[in-house]
Amino acid sequence: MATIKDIAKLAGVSITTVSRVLNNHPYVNDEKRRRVEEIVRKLNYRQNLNAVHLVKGKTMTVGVLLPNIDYPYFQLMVGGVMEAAFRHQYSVICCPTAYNEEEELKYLFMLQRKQIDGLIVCSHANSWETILPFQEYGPIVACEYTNALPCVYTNHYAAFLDGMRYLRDRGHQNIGYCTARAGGASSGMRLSAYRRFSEETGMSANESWIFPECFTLEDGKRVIRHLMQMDHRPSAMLVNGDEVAAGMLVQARTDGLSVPGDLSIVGAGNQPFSEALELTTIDQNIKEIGRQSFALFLAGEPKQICVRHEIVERGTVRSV
Amino acid sequence: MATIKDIAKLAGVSITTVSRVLNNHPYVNDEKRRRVEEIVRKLNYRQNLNAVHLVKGKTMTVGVLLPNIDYPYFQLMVGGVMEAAFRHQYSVICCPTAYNEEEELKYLFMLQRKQIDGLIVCSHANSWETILPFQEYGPIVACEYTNALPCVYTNHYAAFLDGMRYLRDRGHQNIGYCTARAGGASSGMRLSAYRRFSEETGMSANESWIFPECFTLEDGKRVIRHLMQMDHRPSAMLVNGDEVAAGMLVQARTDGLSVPGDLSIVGAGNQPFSEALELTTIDQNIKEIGRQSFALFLAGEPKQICVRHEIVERGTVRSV
DNA sequence: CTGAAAGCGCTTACAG
DNA sequence: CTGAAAGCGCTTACAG
Repeated sequence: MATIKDIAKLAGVSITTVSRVLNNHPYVNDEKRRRVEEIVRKLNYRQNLNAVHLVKGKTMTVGVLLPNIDYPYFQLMVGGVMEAAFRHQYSVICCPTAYNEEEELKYLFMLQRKQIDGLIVCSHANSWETILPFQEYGPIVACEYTNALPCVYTNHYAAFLDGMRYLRDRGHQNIGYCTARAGGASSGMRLSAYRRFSEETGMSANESWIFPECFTLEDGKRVIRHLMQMDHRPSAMLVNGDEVAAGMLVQARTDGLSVPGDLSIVGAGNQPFSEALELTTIDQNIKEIGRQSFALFLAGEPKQICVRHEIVERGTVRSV
Repeated sequence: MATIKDIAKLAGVSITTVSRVLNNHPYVNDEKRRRVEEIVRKLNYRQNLNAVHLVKGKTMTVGVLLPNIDYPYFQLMVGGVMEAAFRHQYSVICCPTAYNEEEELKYLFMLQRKQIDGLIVCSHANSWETILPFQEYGPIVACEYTNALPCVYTNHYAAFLDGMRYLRDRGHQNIGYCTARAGGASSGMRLSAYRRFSEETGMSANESWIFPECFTLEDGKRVIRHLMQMDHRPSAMLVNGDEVAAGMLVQARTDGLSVPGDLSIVGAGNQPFSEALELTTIDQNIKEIGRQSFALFLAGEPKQICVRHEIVERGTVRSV
């Protein structure tokens, strides 16, 4: 493959001059510029980006750290990052970890090793403590709340409380919920919101109505199956993701449990398909979180941005 | 940041030796190896990948060319590519084109410029003619049928015919269909399959029942609205994507059109949410296409692999 | 087992 | 406006 040297030789100029015309620098004699451009075209020459990256010390690439691209939550988020990155001529490299700490570390090393200029953390397996030091090598922005890092987040606590209030305003006194990783940040917030709300309103909190480890449609089915075996069931569930809620809908149909007749459901995420399911859900503007987190990476500002949420009313909640 | 030189100096060896221990090459004196390893640890040193990539001429990264990550079809496909790439220590970089030819060319240039080792083409805006020459710079594999390139594909023609047969076996004589880009490869196949099937079976083909440019939920709604205004409607529709079918379901509900009572619908893609929708659909194993296309990239073999499809029966088709 | 040296393909002060 | 030269940080024959 042709290199800058070949071009220089053929055009009868120095490689410096070739580099100048390649990078649209000023101070190049028109005649020489034309000659270089012609050779470049004729040889169909293009710079080796690895050389450019090496000498410039950056790659115009960001990594997006996530457990898995199969979850709709992360699909929306990555979509937002990609949209924003694209607008700014950045490439995005997906970094699936399966929540494996070692795999995740490899991606942090990619930052240190200058394969990526920065990292957008949609979700993480390692503690912030082990992640933070890598900021030395490039901006890291989180897509969940933390005061240690620039972040764009949805307020899980407030959203959960809003959901509880929404259900209670419609007469529900027995409310359960689903959540994702038992140890995750959002699960903790949901639990404290749940307790606080119960205390304040005198609503009966029942921690056997809490279902952790909910990620997929299958998990939603499991929740319903479990619910069916209970003597005392909640009349409404706050669900951490629309895909989980979708699974609940499926199994409820199978088991003859009417939604919202016997059970009201509020999902989260407002996925595109949720409209078709007539699912009432809390829209957290996930894609916007992705967009703004890229903007934060680009700006390099140490901001914490809370993205608003809102309840989208459809057909899976009834007043009792 | 520490470089290999720093390590060499501190360890009192040559950079060659450092490189050897870094890359686990044999023939290094144990004592020196230990010394180097210790310095590396102490300085928290890690290689600059851009230098490694430059000298090795490869990056262990593949690009995935697609219009947009927001379409569930491509989400599944990318998920498959990522899963396979991950297993082989490859990174994947997403290349959204919005079907813009120039943007797409930029990604082809990325291959030429050695930022990626190969390219997996989920869908493309430029003609194969303009894409093919870039094979010179690295393997390109297509996720649709073409004899000019290694490819992993779903047989749209056969799948469409199967769908038609499925509907006809259930008594449908008036069948319409949705398709994506009017000029796209799959649209062409569907049209010829449609015509052939009509001829062979004597079924009344009606080309006003063909709806091109269907990509999203909204497009599905549009189709139903259009259908509602027709005097003579099809009794069944073959739809190119489950998200479009989902939109049809929504609008049908709004317009009081019963599915499958008044209209039978067969989707495509078997998206996770389709189960919740009770949508009958043609499962094309899209994720598997992604997986296998990465395998083909890796193997560098000029194969054409057809991935099988199957009809998943659920609740949106009735016999008439 | 080890190291000096060339080379990967660029960019960018610096001096003219 | 232009070019020789140093440098980015590695790997890898080659000679010992």
